[in-house]
Amino acid sequence: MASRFNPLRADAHWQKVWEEAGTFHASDDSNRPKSYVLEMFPYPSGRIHMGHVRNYTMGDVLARYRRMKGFEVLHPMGWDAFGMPAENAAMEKKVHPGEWTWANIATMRGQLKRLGFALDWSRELATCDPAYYGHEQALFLDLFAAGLVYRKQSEVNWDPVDMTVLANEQVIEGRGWRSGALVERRKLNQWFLKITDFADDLLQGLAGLENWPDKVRLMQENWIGRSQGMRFRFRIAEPRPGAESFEVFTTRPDTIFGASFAAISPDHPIALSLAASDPETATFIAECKKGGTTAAELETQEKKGFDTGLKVVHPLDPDWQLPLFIANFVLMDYGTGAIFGVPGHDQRDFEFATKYGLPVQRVVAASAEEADKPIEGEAENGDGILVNSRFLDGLGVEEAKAAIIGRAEAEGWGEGTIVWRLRDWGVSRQRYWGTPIPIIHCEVCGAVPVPKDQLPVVLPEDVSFDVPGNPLERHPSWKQVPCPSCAGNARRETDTLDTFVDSSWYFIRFASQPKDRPFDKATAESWLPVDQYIGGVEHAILHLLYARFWTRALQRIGRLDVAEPFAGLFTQGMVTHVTYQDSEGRWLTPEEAETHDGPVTSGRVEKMSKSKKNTVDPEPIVDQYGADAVRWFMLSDSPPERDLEWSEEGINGAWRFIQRLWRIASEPREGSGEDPALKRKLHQTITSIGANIEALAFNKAVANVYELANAIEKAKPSATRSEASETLARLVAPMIPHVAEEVWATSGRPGLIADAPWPEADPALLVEDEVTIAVQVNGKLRDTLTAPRGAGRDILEEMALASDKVVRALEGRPTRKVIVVPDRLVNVVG
RNA sequence: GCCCCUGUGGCGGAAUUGGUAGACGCGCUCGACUCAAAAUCGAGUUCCGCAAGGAGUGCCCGUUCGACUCGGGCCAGGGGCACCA
Repeated sequence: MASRFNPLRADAHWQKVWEEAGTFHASDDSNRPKSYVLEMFPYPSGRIHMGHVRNYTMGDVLARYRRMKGFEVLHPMGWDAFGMPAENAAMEKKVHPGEWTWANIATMRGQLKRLGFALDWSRELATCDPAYYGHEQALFLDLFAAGLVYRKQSEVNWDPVDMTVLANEQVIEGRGWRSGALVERRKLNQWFLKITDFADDLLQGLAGLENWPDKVRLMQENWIGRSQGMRFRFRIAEPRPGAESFEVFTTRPDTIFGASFAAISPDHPIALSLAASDPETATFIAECKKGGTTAAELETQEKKGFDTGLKVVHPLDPDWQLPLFIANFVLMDYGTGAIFGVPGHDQRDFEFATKYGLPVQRVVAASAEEADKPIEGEAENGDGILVNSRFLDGLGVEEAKAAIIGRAEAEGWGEGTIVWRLRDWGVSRQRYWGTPIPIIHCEVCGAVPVPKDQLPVVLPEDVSFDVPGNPLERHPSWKQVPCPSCAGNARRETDTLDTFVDSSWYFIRFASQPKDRPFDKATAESWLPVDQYIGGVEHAILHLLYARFWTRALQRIGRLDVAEPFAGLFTQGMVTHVTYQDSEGRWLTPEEAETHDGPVTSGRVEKMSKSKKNTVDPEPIVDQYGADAVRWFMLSDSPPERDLEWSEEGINGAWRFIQRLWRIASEPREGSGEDPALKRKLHQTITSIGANIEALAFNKAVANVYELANAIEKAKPSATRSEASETLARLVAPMIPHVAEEVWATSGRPGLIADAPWPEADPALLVEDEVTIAVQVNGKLRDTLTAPRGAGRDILEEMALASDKVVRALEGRPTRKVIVVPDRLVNVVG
């Protein structure tokens, strides 16, 4: 028997054995209970990084554990393969995005396989494969037919040099991140998915997602942003064509008597109508358009208003008129694109009123006596009672809201309503490397869906990236097609779908992948929802919200009877590493830091990133230490939801443990007889490791393993000790499967440990028969004593009072009270 | 500005319902083995103190026989949202 575990040999050997035996193939028609474990699929950027390793190791432990517990486990892997980096590579390296992507997939697949993950590779998919995106096009058309897809003008960040739309994240200080050109706001025709139709469902559904982190549920709740309020109509005092009346939305209808102005968005139809005949108005609106749409820019932008000269009539007093402004801070796509301003009780309105000399009227006060107290410095948005508000005077804020809504509805000039922050999902991208939108624009028939029998609409291969802009747009022939409906002149849609569409249903395709349709309803439903989904918190809103929407949309059109795609969600922390900088602030790699002449400062521990030069490539680490050591390190110490700091000591420690485990588990089985203490420890550990894996508390499971290993090493040879060593191998098998298989095989056990059942714990052995009782005096620990489990209160009290240390601590005071918690402690109060 | 989370040794972190704070790992110290090193094994390691003992879970206050855990108020760090009417 080898004295050292050789991971290089063992890893390759067992990986081959699992693959040849099809150990991790998930069977659709198994009669075992099903469990679907999924980690967020990677973008094939080039190489696997430590974040992937941590993510996939966690999922793998759970998948292997569930198999051992008797589940039929679906644990698939694929590639989120469309996206911009491929196009950037095409421009920089003159390779086709497809070629670049498929090469990366091959590399990364090989790297993942070397880590020994229990994946069903027969279900592997890549979103850039027409065999995948063709089905996505079919689903898109189903949603289109159901009225859940539409096209409208929308404002975007436009890079005039690269001639493309930029995401907000790609606009840096008002300039395109690649071209450096000043970004313009431009209106383009874009395709949208009606996610807002599901706003209420998506919000309500969060309540049922008990196995999601509260944090993520809260983030989604805020993102969906439900606001309850009132909508009502303002009449313009001297109307003119195109400017007669408009609706406003407010969450504070109670403050309606504090209004001192009304304002509309520069994009509001009335603003546009006024601009058509008034150059000054037009100039103001044009000014508002300057600059990007990023959060940072909006923040620094000055609040500006333009007095239209028009007046609106207060709905509750025909003689009361308010000035109408066009204001740059009123958004067209929230609420109704128009507001009324209450400077006394809204900070932004307060600033606006101060700037333009508008009245500030108090309508809410702490008490009726404070009705005339001026509002100074800032708006008061707290609770109170209504003042200076005619028939609302004396009411509380909530009562007043109800009263005013009731009156508006009775009189027909307004109504209670709910407004959402969530906007429809714009999915058009002016890019090549994405799923073509399967629509044909006909001069006569308009937007016509590509007939299903003509799917997939495949990306042309012969494209060039020498010129900026969308290669599909300037391809000589690809877009020229006859209209499917009238056979007249038509052209293909040249926009492609947002890559988040690709990831909105891949988990369904994993569960069922027929050739002729996106998925089989019954088969997909037999696996879904995903029992445990694991990934980074950076997807807390976008991907997870889109996938929830897509699933509900499919449910609405009758394709899949699942409302929530992910029953359990876990968001894991990042892998971090120390950073190094030289005296001029340049980032250094750890190797450079060691050999650098001159001062080197060791910086903060940060997320591994190329720019900070603190990445650690997993592959050489696996070469040196083996897959199990890397996996063990990924699971040890840090709670999985927190960041894990990569360190040389850490991986060394993991390596040492793998070797130590090998020695313990593979040593000759000798000795006979029972070791009751060890037996009890073994059975307790079986339970706690199982519970901790189930709860994804891997760091605690690892600690349990160490405790048992320590106990085995300290124990004298016995039959129990031999049994414990053997069981230990099964307990670590989900975490470090290669060394576990090796132990299993060398100890002559038949079959694979991966197929072995999880050990059963004997409930009788889970409790101690002797317990240590803490003895306190006035809540301070003074002594401990050992008593049989279940000893009576009187006995424990008597034992405690007999303790020398207790007597001393009492210093002669009489005992006033004795609290006894059976099997736990005695507290003497004196 | 609004919302949320976190704060425990030199470090990562444990601690059912309030019931022996510091499990487990890393690091460090001493010792064994060795010509030596690595590896391995043994002992120790919250702080102050020779000890007896005392203090101690970011800070202050409270509830309780008893608080890392519950309540109130601060401080620090991190995250999300943000002209949202």
